[in-house]
Formats: sequence, structure tokens, C-alpha cells
Amino acid sequence: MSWKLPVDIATTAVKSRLSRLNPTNYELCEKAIDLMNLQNDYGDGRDLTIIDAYPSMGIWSSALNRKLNPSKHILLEPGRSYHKFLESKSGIPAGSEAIKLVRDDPFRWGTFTELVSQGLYQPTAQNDMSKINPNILFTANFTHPQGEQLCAQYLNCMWNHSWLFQYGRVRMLLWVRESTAAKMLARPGERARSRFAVQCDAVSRIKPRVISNNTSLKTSIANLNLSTIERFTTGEDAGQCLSVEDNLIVHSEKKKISTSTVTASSSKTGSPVLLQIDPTGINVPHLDCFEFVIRQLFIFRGKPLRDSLLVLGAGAGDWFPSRLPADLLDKPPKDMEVSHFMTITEVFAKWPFKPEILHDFYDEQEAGMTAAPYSVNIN
Amino acid sequence: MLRISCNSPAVRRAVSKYAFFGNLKNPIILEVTKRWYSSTGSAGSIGTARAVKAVESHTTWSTPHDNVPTSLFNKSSMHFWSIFDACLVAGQFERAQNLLKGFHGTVSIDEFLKASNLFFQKFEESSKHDLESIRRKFLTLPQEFPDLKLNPLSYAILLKATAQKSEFKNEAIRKFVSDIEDKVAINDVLYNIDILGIACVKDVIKACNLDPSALRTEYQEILNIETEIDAKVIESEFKEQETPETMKLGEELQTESLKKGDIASLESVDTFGMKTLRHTLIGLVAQQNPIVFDKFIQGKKLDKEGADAIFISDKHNDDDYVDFFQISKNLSSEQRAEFDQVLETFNSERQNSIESRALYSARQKWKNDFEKMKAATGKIKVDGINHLLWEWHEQMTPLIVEELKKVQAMSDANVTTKKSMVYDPELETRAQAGDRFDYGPYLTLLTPEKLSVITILELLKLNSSNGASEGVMRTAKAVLAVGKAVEMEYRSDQILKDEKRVFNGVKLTKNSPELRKMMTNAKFTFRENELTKQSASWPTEMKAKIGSVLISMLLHVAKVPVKGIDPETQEEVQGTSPAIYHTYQYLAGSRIGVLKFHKIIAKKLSSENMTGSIQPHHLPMLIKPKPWTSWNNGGYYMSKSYVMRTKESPEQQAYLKEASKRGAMNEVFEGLNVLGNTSWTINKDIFKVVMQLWNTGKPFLDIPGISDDVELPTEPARNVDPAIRRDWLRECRAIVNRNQADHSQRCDTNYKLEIARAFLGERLYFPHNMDFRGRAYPLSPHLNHLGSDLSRGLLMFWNGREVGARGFRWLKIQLANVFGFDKASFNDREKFADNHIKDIYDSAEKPLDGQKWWMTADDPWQALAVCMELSKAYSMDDPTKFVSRLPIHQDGTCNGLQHYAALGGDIEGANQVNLIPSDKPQDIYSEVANIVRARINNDFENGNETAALIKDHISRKVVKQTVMTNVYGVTFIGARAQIAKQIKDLPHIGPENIFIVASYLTINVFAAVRSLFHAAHLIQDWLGECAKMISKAVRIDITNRVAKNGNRPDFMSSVIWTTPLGLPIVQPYRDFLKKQISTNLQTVYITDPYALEPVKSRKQVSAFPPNYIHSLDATHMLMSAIECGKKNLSFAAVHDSYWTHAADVDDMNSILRDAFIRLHEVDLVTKLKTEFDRRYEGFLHFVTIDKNSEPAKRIIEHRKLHSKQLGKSVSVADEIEEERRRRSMLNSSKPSERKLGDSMVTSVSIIEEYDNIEQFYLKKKIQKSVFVPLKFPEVPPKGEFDVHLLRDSPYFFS
DNA sequence: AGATTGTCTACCGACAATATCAATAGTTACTCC
DNA sequence: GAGGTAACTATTGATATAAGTAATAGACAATCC
Repeated sequence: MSWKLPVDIATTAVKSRLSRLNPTNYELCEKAIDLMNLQNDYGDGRDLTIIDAYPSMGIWSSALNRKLNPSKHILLEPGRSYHKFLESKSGIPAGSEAIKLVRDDPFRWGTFTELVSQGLYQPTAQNDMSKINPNILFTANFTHPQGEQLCAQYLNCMWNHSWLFQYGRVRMLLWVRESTAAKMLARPGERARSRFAVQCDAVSRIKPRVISNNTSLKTSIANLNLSTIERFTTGEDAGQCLSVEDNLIVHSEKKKISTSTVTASSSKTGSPVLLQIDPTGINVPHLDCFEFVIRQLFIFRGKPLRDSLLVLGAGAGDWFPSRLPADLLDKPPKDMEVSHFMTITEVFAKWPFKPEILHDFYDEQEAGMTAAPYSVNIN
Repeated sequence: MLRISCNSPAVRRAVSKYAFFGNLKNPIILEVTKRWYSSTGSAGSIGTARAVKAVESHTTWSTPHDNVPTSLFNKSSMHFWSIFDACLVAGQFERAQNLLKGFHGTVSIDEFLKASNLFFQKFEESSKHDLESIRRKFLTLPQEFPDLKLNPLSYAILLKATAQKSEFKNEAIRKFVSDIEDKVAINDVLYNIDILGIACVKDVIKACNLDPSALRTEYQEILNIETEIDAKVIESEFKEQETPETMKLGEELQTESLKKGDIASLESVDTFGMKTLRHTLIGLVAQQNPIVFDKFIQGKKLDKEGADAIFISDKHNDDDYVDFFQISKNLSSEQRAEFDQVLETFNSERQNSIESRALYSARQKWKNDFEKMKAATGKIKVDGINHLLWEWHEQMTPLIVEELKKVQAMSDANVTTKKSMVYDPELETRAQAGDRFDYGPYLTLLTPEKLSVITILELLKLNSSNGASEGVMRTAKAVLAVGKAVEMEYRSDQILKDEKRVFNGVKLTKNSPELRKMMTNAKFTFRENELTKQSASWPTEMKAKIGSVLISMLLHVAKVPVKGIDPETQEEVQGTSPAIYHTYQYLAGSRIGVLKFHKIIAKKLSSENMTGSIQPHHLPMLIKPKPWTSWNNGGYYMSKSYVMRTKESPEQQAYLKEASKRGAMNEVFEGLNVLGNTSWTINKDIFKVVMQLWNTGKPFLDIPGISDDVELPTEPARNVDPAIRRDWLRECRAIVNRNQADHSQRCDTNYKLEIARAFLGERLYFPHNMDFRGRAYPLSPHLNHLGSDLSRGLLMFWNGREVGARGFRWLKIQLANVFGFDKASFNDREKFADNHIKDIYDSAEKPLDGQKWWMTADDPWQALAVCMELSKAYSMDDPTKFVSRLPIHQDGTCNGLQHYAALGGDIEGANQVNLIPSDKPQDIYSEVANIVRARINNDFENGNETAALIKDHISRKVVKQTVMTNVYGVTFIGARAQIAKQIKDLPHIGPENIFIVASYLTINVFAAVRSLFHAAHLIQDWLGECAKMISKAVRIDITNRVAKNGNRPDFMSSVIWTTPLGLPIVQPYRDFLKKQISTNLQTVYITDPYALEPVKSRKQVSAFPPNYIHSLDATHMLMSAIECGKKNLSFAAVHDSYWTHAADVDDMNSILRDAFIRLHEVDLVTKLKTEFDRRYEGFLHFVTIDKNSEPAKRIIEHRKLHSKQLGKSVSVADEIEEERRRRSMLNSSKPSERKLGDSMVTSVSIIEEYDNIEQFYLKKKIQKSVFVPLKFPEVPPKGEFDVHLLRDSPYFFS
């Protein structure tokens, strides 16, 4: 009951308003899956459920399906124009219970709770926390404009052990824009080092598995840092990642395909990158504080901590300097490791005058307007 | 073939005929003196190129036809004037001279002379320079700039120096006069009294034995007073408007006097005004009412004048202050007239004092409280925050002094470039030092004390402004507000200084009120002098820098005592925390800098006594506002006020200034003056009730209670479903939001009440100015009659009028109106009051302990006020003899639609909005609801399921907002949101259906409104269409700047029109050019107002119809105001709600009807079209036509050809250039060239060959962008409605 | 140059994102002819 | 002493930031081949 390649996508124009970058190179997909050695973690797929968000035409999905042979493969695809590729008539074996197309938008949290409540699958919490959750694999195409937001939110869930991560260390395989990947992968000291990357580092191991090696476009911060590419191509992590021309990731013959679906790299956001994100299952202590600390500190990402302490709250200048090592105080946040932030968080948590509300409730839209002098007098 | 150049004299005459219509003066501002196309110079590319360059060097407005000068709005010149002025006043003459050098050559010689004279003047005034060095300067400067020719003003400055600084004055003067004889006439020199000062002029007259009658006439009067007085010099009591010593720069002085405490200065000073007033009152009152008199004699706090009297006294008991209102009220009418006049004189000095000394009094108040607190040791609880403010102020001042020393050092070192700034790299960065070079001169313009007080006051005020959450405000806003406040204060100082220059040494010798009045008037005249009155406003970025320097100092020192737990010992410790700190917040991924008040401070600000924290130019006035005489002259006396709120749009300012200069706005000024001359007082009875409620700290009516700590719902566990957490977060946000809204409302109310308290028993006035459409607003923001129900309830007219029978009826109708019972006939409304007599008594007598019927009203406070009046009236034997002070409102019913109906002559529409007489008011909202209901029932019968859901829930309320906003051009989406909000709580419509139902309902409401106001919509559409054309049109007399977008030109023309009263209106909607400016605290992102960017076409279009209508309703209001002023009615207005005494309502009603008729007797729309035709004549309109149409094909061909000629692809600029060449040939004087022009082909000439090019217009798909000559659509046909009918329509305004 | 993608959606009173880094423009200092 | 260049700084421009979005329709501006 394997899933064949969809109908000849090269001849089918797909009209879509969701501007995703869809990997269309089936062979590449298979290669990537082999590289990740997924079979190792999921065995014969008998106990595996794949939750597949935004599969589009299902090229990547079919490769995954073929390779892992999951007992359930749930496709969450709200884009109507894609449905014709994902319905039984197109390559998917008719009557297959294993492959289920759900037309809800994975953007809504409700979509996932409904999967459970409607009995599409019954997740159980994982026992052996030393491994990746063998029963659930989450994959998604987050190359559309809201994709990065979803990445960030799911990562947040990882911190909170909510959403799928309440079941344990659920792996995520995400196709994201290169600009997103660059943010997530940046290491201390790199230009793109961001709050986002620290968050990733804190709770997961994250690796790019397919990247584009089109170095001619690698000037912007939106693209993967050259050193990152090197790291995964020729450097320390060589061989862990496929580095190909971007037209090999999407489809080489884009002329025949409607541009909106299969656009290759745009200079702004880059070509699609496949990320493998393995949660470490760690519980970050003082989560509220940690979130606050990194959010605030990254405002002055380039200034030595010593000079930007005030963003942590009024009077921070009196509390921290004596309680933190001098070399840490001299580091700017962009050069810090997760452990550094942890140290700062520790001290912050003990601070008696730390700001009371750590969440950012600032919201302009609805503020004011109540004291309107000549308010609308409704009667 | 259509020819554009219909610029014939005949047309011009036809146009100018419209300059007057009806009996209304209507100067259209534009005056075309030249043919526009020849204004760019000769034809041919070379000439054009040169012209283009000249044009680009300064701003151009929307159109060349209006002859509105641009030169003053040149950015670099603005910057020059502001920094030049600052340097001079700061005494940095080296740098100023350096600036002057740079200025030379970049401007006209006149402008340069002005600058040089300013230089001379300040140089002369500086104590640093002796006569010799001044003389030298007068020699060397003209040497350095040979084209600089001194004028009489220059000599006046030198003369003044000579007179003042010579040892043998008379001889020196005589010598000087004879020396300059051949260069300039001495009378011309003496003409500059504003420079010389009265004393000096007299010296000269005496020394040279001149004939004073040859001098400037308006000065004769004041000179005469003096001459008279000089004979018998006695001691003058006139108090110098001296800056109090403690406000002077210099730390020795400051610490010294601060330490010893100024209590003494607060003690009573029996001033002249006081004496007069007392005298008068003794005279008046002795025979009349001994009780009032006694009270007055014992009046404890009146002995301090002006600002001190207003602010320092806590008017908590009746005995704490003198109740002028009570006094006046109890006098007989002749006595009252006399008293009122004396009060005016008395108050004029107090007003002066308020405006010039308010900062000082605020500071005194803080200090008093501080010392009171210190005296009461042991008592930990201290009310208010004033003692804290005092501490901040005390600590901040030395920091400013420190900073000023650095600036002084810079000046001493004669640093003239930023590069040469010296700084200590240990302490600050190069950038900081560089910033000091920029802001330094400005900072020295005020004393450190003032700067510190301003900073504190501004921040406090900002906290109550909208959008500030609990103690949170945006840094950018704060920084600019402080900068602006500093500038304002500087201007006030300058005004004082100018006044002092003129009156220096002049002593009043006789204490007659008349004399003093003359003196006061003279001072108003001379307050502005030729040199300083045009001073350019400070650049925004400078304001930001100044503000940030000051705020960062305050952040540094402002502390608040807190209790905390020591982390080590776990003991409770007393400590201090920063009172304000700077941080950042995120808004949708964008970082926003904010300043946060410490919680303790924030709470105090929302609840406690704020006396002493209000800026003077935020207060009502004690005397009649200075009448408006020009765009920047009127309103407050000491602080500069502007007649229009111009949104920093230079084009608006330019038009306004020009109109003001041409005297086109005198009627507008007159109307505003009427509004300003209406005298008010605080309704003490209401105030007492409010205070009783307020002091509980509990919520009442619309006022939220003092918020305790925000209670947020408990945070759900982290690992719950994200949706739950999201909901929680949302809820928190909502709570925080509500809280912050409550907070600012409470702060705002606090301000209002403090002002009301301060003005208890006073007579007060609201100076008014306008928004850019001409609608009038009081200048004082907190407490005014435009404000909330509470504000309105607190105010009443100072003068009383016996109501009479009709007035009594109007008083009752007013009650029904404020209860929302305003849809009924007058008789029914009157009955409403009669039926509630019991309630009225109960409410009036026991507002808080009775049935509280008044609280059920729509406008409870105003209702209570009416109840109180009515109960007094009812309890009189003859209620018609009751003297009422309550403003009675007459509101236009859907005023916007009234104007539309009148414009369109739409009978049906006119009927709906009460333009046509009827025995019962029409209620348009109900009518719309009815139509909608009918439509929906019909659908329901045809089986529409959505209709079934909503059919029984269509109320007036559901449709009201949409009908109202329809006039403002609400879109379908917006209207649907409104309706969704209205129906979202209907239980039987599930949340999932709200959207569908709302959409369905909206469609029907729109349809109903359209059907009811068909004609109105035709006009609305026509206005929109015109606006669209204008904002999509290009001028061809100048080269358009290179568009960002290659295939679309930048559209630079905004919609401009003139109201029937002659007010030019310029829509300000353009892209802004925003820049990041680095300041001490953070960078701020601010707009550069002097960059004229392309218009926001969309906004221009959507805002024009409502703006036009509003400009008409503003006109109507001003016309009515003028008439009411002539008839001596007390008149106030809230846009389309006109107020007067009950007794005068009938008069006002007839006046406002007449005004409306006069306004609409003329075909305003046609007139507008004529104005547009004229103003935008010759423009090209950018449209898209069908690509496959014949003209499109021909144009494509032509472009190919053109492209070949150019050797590159044709840009829009090229195309415009080509057309310009053709037109200049067509208008050439040489027949040969004209012939050439006739035969020339451009893409526009191709278009012109088609009579009806509109047929090819296309919005979709296969389109081609082309230029067509701008041609406004014909106005929609006017209907049969005769506007005169409304004279007899009782409910037109009701 | 034309299709596609993105934004915005009621007037006025009452506008407001900021830190950082790369690239460019502008200066000064210094060398060499 | 002129000219040129290296070295440096100031200015300008581009970009990331956070992290529920929410549905609908239609015009218009911006962007990307």
C-alpha cells in the first residue's frame, strides 16, 4: 500500500494563494530520509504516526511514507488546490486507512486536539525518554510567510512540553525558508545569532539536512551563513547534510509549473531548507525568567551585558554585577551560549526587585478610546 | 479635440465672479497672475533644465496656480533660523557669525539682512559687549558681506546701544543722529519702537528736539501717556514681570535661596490689582450685601495674585477662596457691569501671571508640600506626590547646571563646528559630545529650574494622555513632548523679553485703572517684535534631543521610597527605587521604547491631588482671549497659539499664512473670537457632588475606581494545550488594557477636577482654534465644554439670563434631551420634564442620597445640572423669572446628511433629516432600521435562512453607528465589524454565524442608506471622484521627481479648497519621510515634516467627502457664531451642537437657520468644481485604458517611436517632458512655434483627439497606463429642494 | 511592462519602532613626486 | 606644494525583532520578473 508519486505535477498548474516553496525533487527527498537514518528510530513503521502539515502536492510526504511506511499518515492540508493530489485517486491507494487527508488548517491548535478527539490517532506518552519518540513524527512545510511563526510557536511548545511534546521527544522535520533556518542555526558569535537560536539550542538538537549551496546568494543575513554551510558540507559536520543546487530541491522544470507553487529561491527568503529538530526533553528551569531574560537581552545584542543590564529592570545595575563573572559581563548576548543565559537567569530569578510582570502585554490596538469625549451614544 | 489651455480672460472673469456669492464674502485664495506654462521659463530643453534645478532646490506645493509662497518653508532655512536664534540668545556669537556666513548667498539679501539685524540686536543686548565693540561689529559685518546694506532697523539697534551705553547720552545721541542723517531718515529709525523701547525713543526725541507726531501712529497713544506722566513722577506699583530669582541660572544663587525657603514670598503682597478690586468692591458692596463683603475682606487666599492664587490655594472649603461668581451674582445689574469690568482688569494681571509664572508656582507648590511634610515628622502618610516632585526637581537642577557648564565651555572655546568639540572619552562618546553641539544652544535658553520643572510636568501630563497604560508611555512621545514644551516656554520668555525691551524703564505714575488698561493693551501690541515674531520652530530632531537629555537626567535622579525584602537577611528594608525607568516592549515584533513610572507613582497620579502639575497653556483663561488677528496671533497672551492645528504640514501652514496675510480669514477669526469671548464658570453644585463621589475612590458612572493591583487570572500550567494558554494571555491583555484605559481616564478626570477646583468661583474663557477643516476646538485640553458629560456638567455660563416662558420650556426640553428622550416632539419633551417633577426635585436635592434618577440619563451630569436648575425654577412663584446659566443645546440631526441633502437639493433626504418642516422630528436611524426590516422580512418570506436569524432583532441601535459612519465613508468591512459588535451578544445566533449574519445585515443597511440618501451619495461619489483625480494627477510645469516606481509617477497634489468664509483647506495626507534620530535614551523614529512627499491617494480620496462636509458645518457654525456675537448671545458650540442661554434659544435658532440658508443658497458643489477647474488646470490625469483600444494602440506606437529618439525606454517623466514641450510651443508668442506645437504628436495629444476618452477607461486585466488631461466630472444634478424651507422646520436643530 | 502579491478597510480632535551592521560618503593624515 | 591614497569616521540604508491569525471582498500599491 505504498504511495506512488502523484500525477505528473509537471503538467498540472496549481493555483494557490499560499506561497509555499514545495520540494519537488522526489529523489532528493528519499536521499535526505536515508541520510537521517530515520528507519533507525521508527523501525518498520508499525507504531508510527506521521503528522504531516501542509504537504502540498505530497512529494516529500510520499517519500516519507514510502521510506517509513507508517501505520498512520495524517495529512493536514487546508489548501483546496492541493487536495486533488492528496485524494485517493492520485497515487494514494484507494481505501487506505493509513493515509488520511484532513482539510483543516494546522495553524489552528484545535486541529490537533480534534485529531485526537475524533479518534484519528491515540497518542500515548513516551516511556523511555532517552530516545526520540518512536510513535509520532511531525513534519511540515513551513516555507510560507507564517511558517516561521509556526516554527517559533512549536518550539515554544517544546519548552512548555505542551502540544505534541506532551507525549515526549517528538521529532520534527521541517521544510523552512532559508532565512528561518539561518536564524535557528546560528551559533554564538555569528551575525545571525538570535533569541530564536538560543531557544532552539536550549531544548533541542537541530540540524539542517538539505540545504542549497547556491553561494552566489549567500550575502544576506537571510541566507545561511557561509560558515554554517561549510560546517555542514566540508567542516565538522560534513556528510550530515545534503547540499545541492536549489533548483534540485524544488523542481528544475518550473516553466511548466505555475510559478506560484514551485517558485525556487527568492533572494529575500532563500530556498527551502530541511531541518531536523530533535527535542532533548530538557526542562528549562525558571522558564518565565529565562524567556524574559533572553527577550530583553537580545534587544542590545551587540552591547556587553554590563552596559545593557538596565533592560532587565530598574535597578538591575545594582544587583547583577557583583553576582556574575566579569567575563560574562563583558560578553554581548550575541556571543553567549545557552549556559550563559542560564547563569544570568539564575541570578535574575533570585532578584527581589525583578519586574513583577514578565509577560509582554503591550497592545496598542485596543488601548484607550474609552474616555472618548463625544463617544457614540447608542440608543 | 479638447484643448486644455482654456486660460482665457473670459474664463478667469467667470471664475472670479464666484469669488463672491450671496452676501458672503468669499475670497478664493488662488489668484493666477501668469499663465502657468510660461512660468517655467522659455521653451527648449536648456531653459527647462535650468528651471527644473531652481524648482528642485525648494519645496513646491500641490499646484502652481495659487501663488502661495514656499520660501519660508524651506527646510534648511528653517533650521538656520532656529539654531541661529538659539545661538544668539545663548550668547554664542562666534558660532552665530559662522552660521551667518554660511547663510550668506543661499538666500535673498533681504532675508540675509533680517538675519544680520537679529545678530546685531542680540549682540547689542548682550552685556558682554560695550559700545565700542558693537560699533565695530556694525562696521565689520558689512565689510565682510559687501552686499549687506543696513536699514533703519539696523540703525535703530545701534542707536539704542548708543543711547544706553554712552556716558554722555544726549550728546552721543545727537552725534549719532547727525552721523546717520545722510544714510537714513531718523523718523524711519525711530519707527522701530519695538527695538528701541519707549524710554529710548523719548530720550532721542528729547535730545534732538524732534516732533513726536511724526512717529508711528499706533504708538502715539502710549507715548502720550508717558509724556503726561513724566511730569509728575511718582512711584510705580507696576510689578515687573521679572523671573523670580530662584529661577535664574547660577547655582550659588539657587542653592542659597532654596535653602532659606521662600515662604515669605508666598505671603500676601498687596498688589495694585488687588487694591483696585477691593476698592471697587467696597464701593459696590457696602450698600448692598455686607455678608459678601465680609467674606471678601476676610478672603484669605486672594492676596496672592495669578498663578499662585489659582494653584497654591487648595480650594477645599468655601472659605479658602473668594467666590467671584457669588459676588457678581449678588450684585445689581449696573453694579455687576462695573464689577465685571474691574474683575477683567484684575484678572488680566492674574492671567499674565498665570501664563508667565505657572512653572514657578508649580515649583513653589511642590516646595511647600515638601516642607509641610518635613515639618510633620513622624507622620509617615503624606498626601500627593508634590514633595517627591520637589526632591526630583532639587536633584535634577544641579545635573542640568552641570550640563550647561559643558555647553558654556563649548561656547567659551568658540567652537564653531561639531568636529572641534572637545570631550572626555572616559565619560562620554564622541557622538554625545556631537549632540551637545547641536542641542547645547537650545538648552541654555531657559534656566535649569525651568527645564527641570517642565520635564517633570510634561511627563506627568503624558501619563494621563491616551494610550498610556498604567504608568507607561512611549519614549518617543515623551521626548518630543518635553522638547516641545521647552520650546513653548522659550517662546513665552521671548514674548516677555520683547515686551520688556519696549517698556524698560517706563514707570506708570498714576494708578488709574484706565491707564493701566491702556498700558496692558499697549503691552499686548508690543509683545511681538519684527525680528523675533517669525522665529522658526525648532527642528523635530532637536526637540527630541533636548527632551531626551532632560528626561535621562530625570531618570537618573527621580527616586521613590519603597519597602523591600532584603534577599540575604529576609528583613524588610526601606530603600529607594527609580521612579521612572526606561525599557522596551514589543508590539507585533517591533520594538518600542517606553518609560515606566514606578507603580507607586502611577497610582498616585490617578488618584491624588495634582494641584501644581498643570501647564499654563493647558488652562482656561481668566480674561477674554486675545482676539485672533492673524494665523499666529491670538488665544493666549504669553504663549504662542496658532489658529489652526496643522499637523505639521508645511503646505497647510503656507496656505493658512497666505490667507491670513491677504486678510481672507477675518470672518473666521471673528467667529472664533465669539466662541472665545463666551464666559463660563464652574458649576459648584455639580462640582461638590462629583468630588463627593470622586473621593471615595470607587467607580461611579463612567469614571473607573482607583485600580488596585491588577488581578490577572491564574496562569495555566505550561504544558496545557497552547490554545488555553493563548486564551489566558488574551484575557490578561484585555485586563491590562482595560486597566490602562481606566488609569488614563482616572488621571484625566483628576486633571479636570483639579482645574475645576482651581477655577471655582472664577470667570473663565476658552480660547479656540480650529482643526484643518475649520472645526473649532478649545485650546485648553483637559476641561472644556467639548469634553465628556462630566466636563460639560461642571461648566455653565457666567452670565445669567432670565428664562422667560419660552426659555423655561427650553430648559425642560433640555432635560428630555440629556435623557435621550430627544426623538419626541417638543411638546412631548416638555411633558417629559413636567411628568418627572418629583424626580427632578429628588435628584436636585438629594443627588446622592435620593432616588438618583439623574444617573439614569444618557448624560447624567448634565442631567443633574438641569435638574438643579429646574428645581430652582419650579420652586419659584414664577418660574419664568428664573435666572438660568445653563447652556441649552440645539443639535443638528445627522448634520452631515443635512449638508448633503442641502447640497443635492434632495427632497427625500431633506425630509429625513428635518430640513423640511414637520410636527415631529424624523429619526433617520429608525427609518433606516424600518427599511432594513422590511427588506429582510421580504427575504425571509423567500426562504432566506440568514434573514430568519436576524429578522426580529433589527433595532435602531444596530444600524445607528453604521448610518452615522456612512457619512465618513465607512467601508463594507468596517460596517460589518460594527454590526457584528452589536449583534454578537444575541444568544440564538451562534458565534459561528455572527459573521454571516453581520455581512448580510450590512449589505441591507448599505442598500437602505443608499436608497434613502440617493442624492447624498451622488455627491459623495462626485467628491470622491474629484479627489481621486487630483491625487492621481501630475503637474507638467515642473519635472516630477524621479518616482520610486518606474512606471508610475509620484503624485504630488493634494486636494485643496476654500470654505465659503475664505479658509483655505489643504488635505495633509502624504507619505511621511521617517528617520531614526539618535538621542541620549534611545533612537527615536520621527517624521520629517518639511519633506513634501507624494500624497496618499487613498486617504485623500476617502477623507475628502467627510472633510468637505465638515468644512461646511464648520463654516455654518462660524457664521452662526458671528451672528450670535453681534446679538450678544452667549454662544458655544460642539461642531454641530450649538449652545446658548435658555432665554436665547429661539434667537439662536433663527440665526443658525438663516446662516444655513445663506450658506446653501449658493450652489456650493458647482462652485467647488469651478475652484478645482481653476486650481488644477492643465494637470494630467493618470489613468488606465483598454490596451486593445485604438488610442492605446496608437500610444504604444508613439512610445516606441519616442523611445527610439531617446535611445532608452520612455519613462513617465519623459512623457510629461514631451507634453510640456508641446504645450509651451502651443502657447508661444511666435506663430511658427505655435504651428509646430499644433502638429506635434505626444501621447496626450493622441488622447485629446478622442472626445470621450472615458469610454476606454478600464480597471482590470488588459490595461495600459496613459495620461489624459485632467477634467472633473460634471456635478450631479441638483434636486428641487428649496433650502429656505428649513427656516420653519422646528426640528432642523433641536 | 504586466501579472502577482500584499495591504487595508471611518473623518476629525490626537503621529511616531529601534538596535545593529554593512556600505557609502566624507575627512584627515600621510607619503611621494 | 599638489596630488593621491590609506585610514578613519560619520551618515545612510537594510534588516531583524515577536510569535496566534481569524473569518470575509475589493481596490490599490508594491514587487518581481
